[in-house]
Amino acid sequence: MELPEVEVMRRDLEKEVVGKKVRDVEVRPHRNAMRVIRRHSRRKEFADRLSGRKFTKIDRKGKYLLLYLDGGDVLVVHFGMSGQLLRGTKRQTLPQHTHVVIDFQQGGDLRFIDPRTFGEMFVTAVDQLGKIRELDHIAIDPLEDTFTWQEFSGELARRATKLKPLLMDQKFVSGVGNIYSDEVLFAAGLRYDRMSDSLSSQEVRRLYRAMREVLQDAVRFRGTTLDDDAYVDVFGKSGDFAAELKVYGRKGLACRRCRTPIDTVKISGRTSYFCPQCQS
DNA sequence: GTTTAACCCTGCACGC
DNA sequence: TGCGTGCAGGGTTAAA
Repeated sequence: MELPEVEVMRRDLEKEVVGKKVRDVEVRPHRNAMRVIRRHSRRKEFADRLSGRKFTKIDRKGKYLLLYLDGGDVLVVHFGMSGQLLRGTKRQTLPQHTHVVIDFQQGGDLRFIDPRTFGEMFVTAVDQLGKIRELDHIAIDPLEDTFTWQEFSGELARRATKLKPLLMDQKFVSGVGNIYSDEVLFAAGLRYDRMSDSLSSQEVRRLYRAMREVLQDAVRFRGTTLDDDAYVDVFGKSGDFAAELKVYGRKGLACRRCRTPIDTVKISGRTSYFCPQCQS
């Protein structure tokens, strides 16, 4: 799950849980539930910090969700690759790999489901957030107004590294992962292995514009739901951006712009999809 | 400073 | 049918 999916989740939760009070919290008994709340040593400690609290605000920092509570704590959620937050009711049986259930006083609950347990949840005091290294080093959000192309240009030139891994580096820009980095590079007409300090100012502008447009469009389409890993929103609904993807997952298929077959390459441990004709 | 690989985990596709 | 193998992915970390 990358920026657009987390942002859709944030907007949904803003409507769905802000103002609601937590009645109680269940951390499920299996071992992987403890993996999900790995920063806490016991289930009860995690549950007690949420119980009786009311959600006041939902923020996003890169791919992290921050659910603020009255009383000065914040629930931090990271989805890894297979994490989900789903609204439910007592009557609905818990899906497999449900690790945490947050029950609301007003009725209904919120479940955290994560088969691969790369995701996590933890509660911390708001004034301790700065001490969480993973959060602290997160770079500027490409959808923020403060993300200007001039600044972006300077950052690109300061590094000397291949574009694909750089776009996915959360210390460079936040929220971009494997899917959207490929889509952004295609939209910008740039190859995955172009060096960041080799771009002309026209290319920098193309990359900047592509980043914003692709991410904004993906939010508008409510995220990417692929066949194999099924991202769904808080209500269990799929996103529609998969049909809009230009290169990701389209190996061997004709490029939508020039009909050349889409190719893949392994770079920094990730599969990258690209059009050999349109990107240079 | 950059780059690579390993690690965590489960589900799924594949070949035999 | 059933097993083993390899791959997928986000992010950190250690090593090259």
